[in-house]
Amino acid sequence: MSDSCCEPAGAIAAALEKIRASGGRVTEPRKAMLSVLIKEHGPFSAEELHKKIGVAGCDVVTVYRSLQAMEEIGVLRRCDFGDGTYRYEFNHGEHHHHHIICRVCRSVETLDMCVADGLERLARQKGYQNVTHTLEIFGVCAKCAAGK
Amino acid sequence: MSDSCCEPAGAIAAALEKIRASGGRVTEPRKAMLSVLIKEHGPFSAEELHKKIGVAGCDVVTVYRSLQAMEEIGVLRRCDFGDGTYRYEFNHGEHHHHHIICRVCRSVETLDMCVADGLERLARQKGYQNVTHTLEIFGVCAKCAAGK
DNA sequence: TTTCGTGCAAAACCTTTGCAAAGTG
DNA sequence: CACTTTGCAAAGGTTTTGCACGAAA
Repeated sequence: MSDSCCEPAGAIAAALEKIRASGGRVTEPRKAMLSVLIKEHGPFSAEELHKKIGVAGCDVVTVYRSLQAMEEIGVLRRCDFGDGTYRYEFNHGEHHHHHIICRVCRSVETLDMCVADGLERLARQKGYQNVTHTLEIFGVCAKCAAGK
Repeated sequence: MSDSCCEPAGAIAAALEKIRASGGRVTEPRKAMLSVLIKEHGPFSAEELHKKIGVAGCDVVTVYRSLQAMEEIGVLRRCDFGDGTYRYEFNHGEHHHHHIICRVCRSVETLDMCVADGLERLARQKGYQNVTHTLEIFGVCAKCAAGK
């Protein structure tokens, strides 16, 4: 309850503050995007997000640009599910996780653990700075495997 | 020395056999592509590969189609470095590894270890079948960090 | 000879860019 | 008021598709 960054209202406020702190502007499209990203927390593509905030909300181009801007300052994280479309999710900081993507129905499940810390450390030992990583698991979910 | 799948000639032969076994045809473009992918073993994009086998070798479209076909039967692995272009590398089976990509100069270093086996196991426990994963590390290499 | 691969051209797709107008701090 | 963001239109880049011809098993 006290961890304001983990409840929608607090998370949104913190994100908006981060935007302001970096010299960015808080606009209606951005607030709407953050609201959806935080409350529905599935990674969404620009196209999906655009539909969710209402096509009249703003132009798709604005969604693309805002997603990119918010990723650069660390408010969002970009995921790559290997289907040619980038998806974004809210970055809950330390609370790092990964996804299991069903190759058939494209459903996404969240895995609340991360094992790549060792690799990141290794990369830093090799002289790399500002190290990050992407890790996604792919498979065919039980439902799709059964329905087959 | 005896592990034929780890020397170029043996690896190519094994790959061609895999193609035949799956009902595919062994063609000049495919042989040329495999040769480059095995001998230079950096992940290459379709475009890069096309240049490497000689523009006169075959059409780029053929490269795209062959890469996809060889990935589907497990001869190649597709990597996603998050820059909007897919890259492919020869799949040395058990010999699983990952990459550290420099975000500045785009250089790629290979990491001969994998920590995601635990996650794959977890995914299987959750009922997923045919589980695979992608894991890439990103950072700024020592050279680029220094030259800054 | 039957099935698969190739070439060429064109399309599809996602994402980025230019520029003037509008909004934010 | 200075600077960022937006909208619209258009471009950019990668990957896919259709179809007739050519090649492999």
